[in-house]
Amino acid sequence: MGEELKAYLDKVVPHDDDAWQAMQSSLKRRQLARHEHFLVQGEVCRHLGFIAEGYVRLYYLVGGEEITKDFNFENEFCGSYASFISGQPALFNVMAMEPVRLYTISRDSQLMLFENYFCWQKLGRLSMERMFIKKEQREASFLLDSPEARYEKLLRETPHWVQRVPLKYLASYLGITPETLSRIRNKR
Amino acid sequence: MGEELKAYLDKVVPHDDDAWQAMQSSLKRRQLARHEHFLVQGEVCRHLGFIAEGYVRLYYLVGGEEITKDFNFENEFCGSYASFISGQPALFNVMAMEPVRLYTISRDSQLMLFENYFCWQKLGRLSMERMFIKKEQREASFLLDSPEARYEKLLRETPHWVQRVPLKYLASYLGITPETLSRIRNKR
DNA sequence: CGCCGAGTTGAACTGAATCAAGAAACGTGG
DNA sequence: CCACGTTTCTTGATTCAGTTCAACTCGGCG
Repeated sequence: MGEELKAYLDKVVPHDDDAWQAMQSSLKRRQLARHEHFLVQGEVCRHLGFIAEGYVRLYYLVGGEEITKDFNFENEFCGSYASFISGQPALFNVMAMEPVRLYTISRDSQLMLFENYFCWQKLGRLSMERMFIKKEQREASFLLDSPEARYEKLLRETPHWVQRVPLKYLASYLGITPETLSRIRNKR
Repeated sequence: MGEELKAYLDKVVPHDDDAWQAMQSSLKRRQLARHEHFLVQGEVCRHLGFIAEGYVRLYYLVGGEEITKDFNFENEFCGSYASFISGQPALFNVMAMEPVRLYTISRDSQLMLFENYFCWQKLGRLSMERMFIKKEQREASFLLDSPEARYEKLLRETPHWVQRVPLKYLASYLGITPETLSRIRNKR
């Protein structure tokens, strides 16, 4: 079990069989139907998911309106780190956009792995470093780029998003309306 | 040496004398004059700074225009993590806004500490988790809040910024022009 | 004193939002 | 597997928040 995760971890940090055993035995399989929630805002995020198949959308629900914050695809983790780490209620929702197959791990298990296995502690740091850099790039995009430039970055850097995600969610992710994104696309 | 850093670290993660010794011996003192650069974009960020006194401004320089990305004050680290971690050139500048007194640590020293001291590896993870959450909040602010709401959050959450930072840099940080921020203020 | 950068204020402009209506795509049940 | 109804996407007209440009004030500092 957890073949996809193992393949991923092998690339990130060296670990021996013992460490992998411990990791593997804390994993649970889970399946989500299309449009099923992995996390609902207000809940505490007690499990992180590693996506083996399908993808999820992360969105804030504010005043009846959904504002898309992020997407997570195959070989990525999903959930609310802020909530997972702090134990505070999550501020956004995580919903399966397609049927999703994933592995989950609880915060308790994660902390146990961190405390007992140097390689997993290190993995925790490395993962956070990567995610931080991603968020920093997104910050830069909001500060420096026009909506049009942001869309073009999307085309260049994550073309699979543009293929698989309905336009209205991409628009929301870019911080613009579907109408504006539609017009940007038809200009090319 | 490094009293301020020690006081800070004591609150974040338990560590014994040996670990602290190793940390302390990798630190260098440094002083920056007002308006002196700690990091210039295009350079690789080879040292992280821990600010004991004063504050710095982080800004992108694009087409002759300065766009402020962040500020770091006393008891915070400064530099470009993305560059520090990856060894790639930094995409922004770090400039002292007041005379700054700080401690610096090299990437090599940091990696050595991470590999040899469990507590510092853990500190690395914990720091990154915090910084990630901060960036996530800033992302949320761009997605969900109007410029006016963003300014009010600033007033509430980091009032010392509003006190110490010239308005034009705050405006840039919020992603608006000084004129707009001036008008927002005069409405209250 | 007079200069200079920071902040303010006003007027015109503009890019994106909003509102509205029509076309296309999708998935659901018969 | 088709037909219908709902959602998604497009297109156009209007509105509006924030930018731009320009002029003026203020306070610090040579």
